[in-house]
Amino acid sequence: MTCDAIVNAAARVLSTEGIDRCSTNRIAEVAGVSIGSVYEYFENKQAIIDAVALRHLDRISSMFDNAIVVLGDNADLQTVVRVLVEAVIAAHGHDVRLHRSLSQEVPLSEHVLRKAEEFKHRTVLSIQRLLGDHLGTSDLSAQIVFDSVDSIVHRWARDCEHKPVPRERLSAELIRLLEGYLTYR
Amino acid sequence: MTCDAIVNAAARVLSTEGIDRCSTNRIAEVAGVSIGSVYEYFENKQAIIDAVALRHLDRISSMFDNAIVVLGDNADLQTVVRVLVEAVIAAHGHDVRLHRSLSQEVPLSEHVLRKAEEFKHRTVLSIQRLLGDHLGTSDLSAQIVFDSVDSIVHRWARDCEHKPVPRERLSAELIRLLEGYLTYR
Amino acid sequence: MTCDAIVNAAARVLSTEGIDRCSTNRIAEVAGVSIGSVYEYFENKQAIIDAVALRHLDRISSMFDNAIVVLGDNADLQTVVRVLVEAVIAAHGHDVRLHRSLSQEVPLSEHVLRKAEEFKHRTVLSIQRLLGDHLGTSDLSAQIVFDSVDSIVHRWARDCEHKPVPRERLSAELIRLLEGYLTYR
Amino acid sequence: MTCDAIVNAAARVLSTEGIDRCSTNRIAEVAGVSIGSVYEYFENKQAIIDAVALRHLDRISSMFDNAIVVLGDNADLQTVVRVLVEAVIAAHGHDVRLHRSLSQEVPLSEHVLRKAEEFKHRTVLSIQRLLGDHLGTSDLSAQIVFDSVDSIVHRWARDCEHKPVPRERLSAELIRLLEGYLTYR
DNA sequence: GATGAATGAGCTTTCATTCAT
DNA sequence: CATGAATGAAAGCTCATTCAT
Repeated sequence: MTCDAIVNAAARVLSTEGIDRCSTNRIAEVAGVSIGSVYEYFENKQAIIDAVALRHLDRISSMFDNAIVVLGDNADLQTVVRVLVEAVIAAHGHDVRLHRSLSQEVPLSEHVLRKAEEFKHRTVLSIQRLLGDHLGTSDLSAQIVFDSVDSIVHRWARDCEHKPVPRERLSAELIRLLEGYLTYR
Repeated sequence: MTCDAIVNAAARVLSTEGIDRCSTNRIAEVAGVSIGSVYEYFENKQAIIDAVALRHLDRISSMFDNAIVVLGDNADLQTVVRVLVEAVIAAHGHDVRLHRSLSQEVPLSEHVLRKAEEFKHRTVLSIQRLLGDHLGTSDLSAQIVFDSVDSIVHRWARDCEHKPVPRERLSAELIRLLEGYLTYR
Repeated sequence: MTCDAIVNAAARVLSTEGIDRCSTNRIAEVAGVSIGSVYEYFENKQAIIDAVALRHLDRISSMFDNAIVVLGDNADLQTVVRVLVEAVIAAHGHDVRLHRSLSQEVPLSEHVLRKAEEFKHRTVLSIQRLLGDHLGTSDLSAQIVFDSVDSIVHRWARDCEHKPVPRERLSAELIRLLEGYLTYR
Repeated sequence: MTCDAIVNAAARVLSTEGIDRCSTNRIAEVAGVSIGSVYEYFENKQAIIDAVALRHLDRISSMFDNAIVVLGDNADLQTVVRVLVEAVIAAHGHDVRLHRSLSQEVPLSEHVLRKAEEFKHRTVLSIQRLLGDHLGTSDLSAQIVFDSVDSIVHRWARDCEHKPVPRERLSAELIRLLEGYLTYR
């Protein structure tokens, strides 16, 4: 309860006020608990930030896992690409401001970065399995598939407030990008 | 002179010690001037960071402009794509650690972000001019061209210390990505 | 039972971890009771420390009393001096680390200091009775007898880890000191 | 100036309010400077305490050195003993409350303890030189001479507020103690 | 312009103590 | 009696900024 309130508060402060205003005292205040309680549940400030990041990563991770499970084993290229693009967009849409803060201004600890790396690795492996026939022999191709979509969506999410590009157009264009890449030559 | 020394020092500290150690006093120390002098030339710390970021952006910007000038008006798709990819890789290679610090840990002010936006807009316009025939009617395509390459190279530069992927393989794969995208359908 | 467990725990933490680590929560943890229980039995932290100190004083005190009882009324100077020196050394040897902590880093309350003063006063009176013939008229002599031995042994106990002087040599030298003092002129 | 003010303030707070109230903020307040200035001159709190202790040690040390220089090389036992006892009493009289605080409640760093050890060692060597003929072969004797006087005077200084023993009587008794020790057998 | 001693708001963290259960 | 989550005052310390020289 209290523990969740603290993580929620930290996520909220990070999203809405940025890391500079995200002091332990502010977190406690927003969580509606005393600063002492914060340190009952977390060893230090970094541990709070890590908890926020891990929870966010978990949510994104399970969105992906679901999408991939839904695809099953025999989906055709078009379907795979579409589902993949939609999953990435959905994942970024989940909590845009928090996502931005976590990926741009917050210093994450090794532990969290490793977890994120593991997530990406798992996802790249899934892509390899799903698109194996269409990829070159190199494992770089699957990475390019993941990174191109992920990073473009990331920028779209970052900028979508002052430069609103409709989600459907983005989706269509990314699908074209991947289909082109995967069928070229 | 003094002003340049300060910006140089800030860039160096940011690159080598990270934003956490980049205090105004440390900047002054590395620049070999007094903290008082720092405030003669810059209104506050943010102004120094902004100056570093703007200078970095200018350098990258002119690297691009040169590449585009070199291309001239009648280059074929293959050439445009290759030059573009190489230019992006070269730009990120210019000062990797500073680039990483500026794009990951440093909070940039609105003013700088707008300048970066302007640079991107100019570049997208150039891409539109160079690749007009191969793009759809929408300006989104040119953005995708730019963002896919830029953001993948960005990640490559970020991760290249512990996961070294040879520059040539990256380049080849990105060229395939763009050629596929631009020739699909 | 619980009360004893708390005092034991406090003594142990004080001896082995020092006053800096001797928080009430740590005491409760080592005692195997909740922090709430600690405050059922003791009004505040100082009261715990005082209990530890008083128990230690009691033990030392009874070691002395025993030694003096053993001496009886008709012991000669040599015997009295020898027994006294041995008693002081034994007392300091009882729980060296706790003794050191209590006498060097722990702030004791008035109440405990008064008790310690009373113990010293009783001991000085015993010395006066035992050595009456060899002392001047002043009670200062008995105090010098006590303090010289007690404080030198105290330093010996404090330093004996890095500068080990054999117990026998210390004892012999202190006996010489007292015999010289008591037979001079 | 500011640096001295800080050390003075720390010494005063330590003497009059004890280590528990001797926070860095209190030191700054008493010194009449801001907390920031304290950290301009001292790396951390321990460094301030150390500076206080070292200054105190220096003063005591030079009082001793003077006394020993005054004695010259050919002083007889009576003179040496008298001057020694007076020097110890004078040293402890210098700043009783600070002395008490430094020796009882303040945790001193290794560096300071080593300096204090060096001072004691130098003094014991001087005693050996001055009293060589009257001491046994062991170096323990010179230490006993020093420690007995030093520690008894230390207690006298500690207690002299509520149990005032005249300085002359203490001096006379200590002289008897040393003369007895040094002439016995 | 240049200096750098001085400032003080605000940070992270600890720990003696309380009180509803 | 026992519990332990919760408290919050206060600690040590940092650093962007100022201003008298």
